[in-house]
Amino acid sequence: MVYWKRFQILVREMFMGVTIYDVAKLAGVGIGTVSRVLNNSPQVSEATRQKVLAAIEELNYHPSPIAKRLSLRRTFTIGVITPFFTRPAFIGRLRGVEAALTESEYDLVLYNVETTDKRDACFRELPISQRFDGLLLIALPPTDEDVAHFRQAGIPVVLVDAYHPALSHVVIDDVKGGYVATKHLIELGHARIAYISDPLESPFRFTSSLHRYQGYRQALDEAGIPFRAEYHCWAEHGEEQARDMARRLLDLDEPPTAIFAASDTQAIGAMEAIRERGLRIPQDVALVGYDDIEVSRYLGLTTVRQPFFESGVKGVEVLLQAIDHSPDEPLRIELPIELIRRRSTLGDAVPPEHR
Amino acid sequence: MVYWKRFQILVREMFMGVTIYDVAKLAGVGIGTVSRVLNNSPQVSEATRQKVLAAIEELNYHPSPIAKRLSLRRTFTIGVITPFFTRPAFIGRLRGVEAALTESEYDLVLYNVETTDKRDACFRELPISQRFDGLLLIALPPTDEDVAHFRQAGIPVVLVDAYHPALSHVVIDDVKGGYVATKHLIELGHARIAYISDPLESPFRFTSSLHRYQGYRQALDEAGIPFRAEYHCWAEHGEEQARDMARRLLDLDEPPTAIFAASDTQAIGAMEAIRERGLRIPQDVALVGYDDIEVSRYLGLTTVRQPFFESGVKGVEVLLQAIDHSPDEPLRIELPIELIRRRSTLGDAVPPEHR
DNA sequence: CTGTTAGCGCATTCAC
DNA sequence: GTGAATGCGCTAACAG
Repeated sequence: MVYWKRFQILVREMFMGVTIYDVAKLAGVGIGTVSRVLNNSPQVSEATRQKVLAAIEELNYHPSPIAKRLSLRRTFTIGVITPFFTRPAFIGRLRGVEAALTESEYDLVLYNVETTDKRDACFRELPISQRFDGLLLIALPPTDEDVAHFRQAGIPVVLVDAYHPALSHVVIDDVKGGYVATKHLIELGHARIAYISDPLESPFRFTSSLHRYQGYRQALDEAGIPFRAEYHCWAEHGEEQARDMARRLLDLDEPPTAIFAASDTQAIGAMEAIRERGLRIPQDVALVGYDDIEVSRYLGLTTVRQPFFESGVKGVEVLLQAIDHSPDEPLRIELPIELIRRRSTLGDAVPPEHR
Repeated sequence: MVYWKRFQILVREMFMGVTIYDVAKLAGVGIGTVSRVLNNSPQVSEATRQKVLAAIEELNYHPSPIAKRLSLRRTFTIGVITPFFTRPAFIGRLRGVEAALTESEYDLVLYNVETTDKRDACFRELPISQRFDGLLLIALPPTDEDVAHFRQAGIPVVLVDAYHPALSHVVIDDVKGGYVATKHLIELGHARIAYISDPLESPFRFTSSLHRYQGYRQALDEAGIPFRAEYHCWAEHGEEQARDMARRLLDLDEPPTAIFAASDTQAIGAMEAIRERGLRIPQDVALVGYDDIEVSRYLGLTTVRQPFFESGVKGVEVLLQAIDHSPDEPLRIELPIELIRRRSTLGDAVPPEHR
């Protein structure tokens, strides 16, 4: 009798998957009970729980997430949209997102956006695709129109390193970051301080270059140092472009004695240009970057550290929370930044904690 | 009459999602027909197709992928497992994977593995999790035991930049790559050629360092140059570690006149060490890397280019194909590599096509 | 060509 | 406590 039942199930197991029905049959219970032990429902006797567990074990049963999702009407997956994930800043955040999601029962499906067209397509289609319980946008500020679309789709959206008044967001204070970096140079006695960055406005609506610029201006103003337009350069993101900008700066009649770069990648480009001129860092030109990517410590680059990994983690936390019960007010999480003093501004006088 | 129907549906639309039933009702057809137009079945008259399309439009209907997946018993998602996705080589492949998958109807769910524990957990759980139609492993060779587990789970697995006899794989010829790089240096007249790399064996079972080493040895042998154990250094992956290795090499009584690094990242570390000694590249020490990452062109680094993006694309193609009908024999796709000659070996004699 | 029916595998009411 | 029935939204096979 028992053997026949097992045989029956065995045959099925080989061709089809083994389902909750098979487990129920083997354990001699109803599928409801099996479902209960699966979900750790307290209202099931220890005896039957063991029977069911044994059956699950014997059949090597694994519940179908798809069926669960349909039944619960939740996808248990979140979509993550990130631009240019070759760049350390985005990768760093993505690492945090991945790590946080691995801890949860949610799947992470990834979209890499390298054109505004693809971004717009993602913004348009993903929210209404019924595939996600929530969306995480990295460094991609949506327009009001986009946000309206999200609302209509009824899907929680959380921003990391981007801002919109109507959406929860995890950010750092870039104005402050720019201020701190510039102030540091001023305190070292520099007055001819250049700023190199991405274009202040771009089709992607990245805001970091602009905000850091504002901080830069603010520090200058505060110190009574007049802003010189020729000290502000911008170009497409990249080491090479930054090197060219730095070259132009160094070719000025009155070249800067310090350069603040809006990213470490760009600072490294500037570093190349400075060295190629035979100039010394920091004696001839001091250098401050932004981000504190992995190589920066090794290169001795003074920089403004921002917590990439943590921002990804936080973003996920906020999103999962919003999925469970959407907050009345959008949340704002501001993560701390920190000036890391290294050789590129201090020479050998680097404080021990930043070595 | 019609208004009542629409009102009814409208109410439902606001609280529940709108389903295929709503569309069918509005269009005055059966759900089968709706399903047919959804899937572009040819056997539906143009007239009714238009009616259905209109209803879909009016209701702003979007089919539920979850329901489709359950019905079809396919998840339409593939799992991608990659180690250390902060490294350019893996990111590059991932970009290709993402791009290829965006073109398809498949979702990409991502796993980043930075410990062997997580790798093993992924290998163990993901195949039987019922969440994927296929698995793509990047640079992570499974054991025979792992493969047996994959087979039992009945899930197609494709390897990118890794090898197992029983699995389809997309690879390059690393032995040849190591050979070509070394040969290039030999042809330039070098006899004291060092090789720096990751450890030849690691818990992740990465094979590239080993294979490139074999090619290095082969080129040496072929030229009758005796192998010198002190010219072979290895350390954990990283720019910094590579710099240290290069320093040790340059400190040798008879330092090498050329260094072949198993990755561009490591070559850049070596570059630092060479410059810091006041030595010139390539006059004093010639340098060859591997990968051709983005900055390499800009740094003038001679290197062995491998097609990262394409390997990701190919991997996806092979996997999707395997999902449709698993091949009798595992496929082997070998992508071409190319020596890119730049200033780090040729000085100013760089061929125009590699500038 | 098209409507109806029966699953897909699970969670969740309800009765018992 | 537990089993049976119902629904999640869709596809596919079967009639008509």
